[in-house]
Amino acid sequence: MGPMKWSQTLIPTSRQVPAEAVVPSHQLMLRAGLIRSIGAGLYDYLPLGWRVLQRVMNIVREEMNDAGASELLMPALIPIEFYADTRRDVDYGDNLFRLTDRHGRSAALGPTHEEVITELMKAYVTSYRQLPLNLYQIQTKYRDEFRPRFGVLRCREFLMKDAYSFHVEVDGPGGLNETYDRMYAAYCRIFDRCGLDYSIVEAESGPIGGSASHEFMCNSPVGEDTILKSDKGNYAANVEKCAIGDRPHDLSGAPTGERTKVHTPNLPGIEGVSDFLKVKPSRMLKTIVWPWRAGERNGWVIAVVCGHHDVNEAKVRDILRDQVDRSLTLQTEGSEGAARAAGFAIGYVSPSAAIGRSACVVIADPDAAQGGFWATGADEMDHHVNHFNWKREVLDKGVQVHVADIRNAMDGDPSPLNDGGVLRASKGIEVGHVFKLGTKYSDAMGFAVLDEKQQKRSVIMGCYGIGIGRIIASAIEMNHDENGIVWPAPIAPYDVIITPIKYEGEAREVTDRLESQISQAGLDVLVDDRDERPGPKFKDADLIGIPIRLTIGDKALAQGCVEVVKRDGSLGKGEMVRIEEVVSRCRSSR
RNA sequence: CGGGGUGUAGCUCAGUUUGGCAGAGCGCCUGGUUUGGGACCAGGAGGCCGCAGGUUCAAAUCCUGUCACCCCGACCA
Repeated sequence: MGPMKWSQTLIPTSRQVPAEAVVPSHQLMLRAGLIRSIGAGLYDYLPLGWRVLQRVMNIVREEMNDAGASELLMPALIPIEFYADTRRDVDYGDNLFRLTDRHGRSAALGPTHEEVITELMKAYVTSYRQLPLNLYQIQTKYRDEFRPRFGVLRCREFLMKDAYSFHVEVDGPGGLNETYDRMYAAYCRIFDRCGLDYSIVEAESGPIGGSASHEFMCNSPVGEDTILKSDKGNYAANVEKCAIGDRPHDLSGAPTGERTKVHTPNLPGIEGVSDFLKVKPSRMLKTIVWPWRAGERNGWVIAVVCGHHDVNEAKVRDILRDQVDRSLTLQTEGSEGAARAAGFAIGYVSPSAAIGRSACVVIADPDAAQGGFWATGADEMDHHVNHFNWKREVLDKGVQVHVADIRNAMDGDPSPLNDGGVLRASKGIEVGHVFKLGTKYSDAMGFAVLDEKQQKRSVIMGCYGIGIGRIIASAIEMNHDENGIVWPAPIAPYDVIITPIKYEGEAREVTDRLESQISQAGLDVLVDDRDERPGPKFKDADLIGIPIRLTIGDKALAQGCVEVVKRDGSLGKGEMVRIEEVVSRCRSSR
């Protein structure tokens, strides 16, 4: 991208940490003059920040193209009708940015482009001979986030690479799995090149739908996602998805005492009751109620976990479908109000609430399906009970209890591989996500092709996203020190910064000559030609994190040398290098 | 959307309790002295105190409304 003089561009560095920034990457991106906020979750990318973005995009393009994908560009502004068939205008909810034009037509600012690309494909692709195809774009995406935060990590407008692949088969040559694996490998190369330390975890596919997915999680304490990894190194998953290994359960244990009711006014939450009853949350049962539906039939699901655990809705949904009755679907919208209206004492529900109700499915997590002492709700407002006992209170009253893994995994839980591994929890920034979408979109939108037997076949899809801005923030999160950013070389805004102590005389001549030579060698070089004292120049060079700094001062020049300093500290305080060797040194240490 | 907080100079913030000349540091401009890790001296520019009403002789300060931003939670490909 050529050489540049500091005085001829805009790099507004700052000593002070802006008040609104709470995480290191956000603070440093502001201080180094990479970005500027113009509103909640909206950022200018200034010249330095834009250069980093372009470098990341180039890496993404190279790897995507190498993996056989073709770039295109779709609009960010999408007529709302595109979402009608897939119902995503509803399913995506308030996060979908909506607007109305002067004619009163509704549109959305695209959060992703499944519908748009499927429409495109439907228009031109009619034969299996045209498949497989893998198309991608790098485009601004929009989400009406309730709460943008952490700088570019969660904003309302952001750059994303999104790719979509189309297949007739799942397996075999040209099948979905082949492209999925290829994307998976390309993602590894992309994140490796960007200098990220990341974990690949199994993930829920979420509102986008689909059958299998992996997330690429940058390992960082500022991440908003919780991931669990087996200490055997053979399993990793997002907490939304993470299964838990086998745990013994026993519903037949003898009561520990008389079931005694206690008045617990205005204490619907576990913590309040725990304090009040002097019972640890781990000895309390938490009971959540949802309606289920199956055509015209409906009923209730009562999910029970220990007080210190969280119910995982997706797991309950899967258990209901796979182990109870395939036709049942969980209703989560407005479930609390519905349950209240049906007479459940929300906040004070116990497993006994199933007694006397038909079509009521009780599912207990193994850790909750135990004998011993339990405190739980009394199924009436403002009351709990001590000495709840599964056999006496539930089984003997004729209620069947399913025992299954229905809670979120926690640090210390057994690995689902049941190989003695223990799950360890950590935080991650989601920088990439690959999905097997299946035929969700193609079926909804009527996209099918004829196969060689003249049979109509639903097109099988995959989709693959990468957050460009998040890569940058993540790279900074894991590559900075007290002086500023330490860019991984491939995504640094410049490869070399030349810092003349004083930009005049011989120093100026040498600076200009090196600038030109280094540039011709294919490296991007920034010359700090400002009329500043050396201190601020050094501080700024450290802050913006250029990998190689050439300091040009009288001491070194007297020996025909300049000083080479590497931002990562690998050359210590610097090394004298003869002027004629500087270019090759820069090139080799890139 | 619930709870909490903040809006005053380009940036970070005092001043608001108890109404009475619009402040500091950093940055910026001019001149001078400096010049290898955020210099010093002197001078200077810069504000509709978020916005709109109200109370008052007088409002950054009190009252009402409103907008924006930040934090915690909820939410989230």
